[in-house]
Amino acid sequence: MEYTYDVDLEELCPVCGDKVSGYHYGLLTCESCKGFFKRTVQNNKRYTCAENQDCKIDKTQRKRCPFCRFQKCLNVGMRLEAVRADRMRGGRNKFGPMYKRDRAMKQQKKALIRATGLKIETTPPMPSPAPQTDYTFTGSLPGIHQVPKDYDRSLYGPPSLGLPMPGLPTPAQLPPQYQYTSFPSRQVYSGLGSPQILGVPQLVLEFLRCDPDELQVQSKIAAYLQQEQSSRGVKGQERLSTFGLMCHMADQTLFSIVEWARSCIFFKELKVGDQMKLLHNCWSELLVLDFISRQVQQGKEGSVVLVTGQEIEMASIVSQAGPTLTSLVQRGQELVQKLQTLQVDRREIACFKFLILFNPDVKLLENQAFVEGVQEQVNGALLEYTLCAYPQYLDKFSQLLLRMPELRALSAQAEDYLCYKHLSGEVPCNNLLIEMLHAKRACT
DNA sequence: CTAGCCTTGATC
DNA sequence: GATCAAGGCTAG
Repeated sequence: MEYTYDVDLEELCPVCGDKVSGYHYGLLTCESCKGFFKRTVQNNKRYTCAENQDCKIDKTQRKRCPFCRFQKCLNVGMRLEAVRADRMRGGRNKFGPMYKRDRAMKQQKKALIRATGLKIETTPPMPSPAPQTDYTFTGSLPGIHQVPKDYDRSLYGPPSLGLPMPGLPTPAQLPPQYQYTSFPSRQVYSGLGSPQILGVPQLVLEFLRCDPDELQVQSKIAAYLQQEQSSRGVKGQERLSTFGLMCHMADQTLFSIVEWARSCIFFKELKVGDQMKLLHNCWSELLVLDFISRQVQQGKEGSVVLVTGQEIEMASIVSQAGPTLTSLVQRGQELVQKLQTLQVDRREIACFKFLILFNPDVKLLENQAFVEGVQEQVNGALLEYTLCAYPQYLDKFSQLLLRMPELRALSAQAEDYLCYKHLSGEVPCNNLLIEMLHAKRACT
């Protein structure tokens, strides 16, 4: 299982698998895909696919279908905005710090491999959750305007929040997460006259703003685990087992979830007592959703991605974990599949978190009405968003809501598993997970 | 049109 | 002055 060659794997272009030549338009790609992306965007090229828009793109076949190649460029996270509208040469753009951060993350992951002995994810950190938040959404929220010198035209359209956009077409070639970028010569894609944020309700934008930076959480937890392992070495304690590591990982994730809740809109208005009750009720659901959404957004076939960015092969889970855990993970993967089929996006997941947190069924709340009100508002915002963003897909909202009970059942099963593991003494102590488990069992 | 190599220039 | 991601050039 010891992979010493994953350094090589990291040097592969996420679009075609060719050798990476550096950071280009947001991520590490090969020279040819860099050139292809540039030509396509600069010349505003439109391609069509002769097949079913799902052509395999690899080094030998990449020339075959430019449509699917460009689609893949966007899917892996190449940035339209990084192609300069003015064609200015040289210099640096605003992605510089992001590249630097990405390099640092990669270093840290390598260190983490050494510390924990787990293989590490080879894909770049997602069609970047952080930069999207940084440059696209908060950048257009009123009052938060930091306009970079050479991108003032192309990046920031006039804010048009709260305006319902009638019947927006979903551009065939542009996945939803890219509808919000506004490269001037790409407007053909959205068919709109001016760059703007399309039909995303204010509330949904606010939820996204509350979302923690995935990379920050990732590096924080990775650093914690690394430290935990190395300090055990010093103290002469036994190093953590894989299960022990997972407990610590889940525990730290839970900390970040609590931190998220405490700082986010609506929740911070509540009294501490109500906050506790809500969290005690839904911590496991939020934890499971966190895991599930990571798989939906960056998971690969046949493996799961952890909060640290590490990757575990399904095969090794099946062979090493017990039957209960295996079936739990498999059920999780089924839900992931359903959500992927539904094309659930970040904004919808952000809403989901609020729907879970503000559960009106929680008893003995001081401010029951407030919680009910929030639940209702979030429902409304999610409905509005799905209708606007996916007009071709009218029952997306109800399809999404149907996944909620499945998530609940899954988290209940996970709690039972944890409880069982705890009773057999396998869960490390001083664990927030266990504390939550007790709190919940005590009140039900 | 492709893709390898070249030039440029802001940032460190 | 070194770096390195932008854009440019041009054989194939």
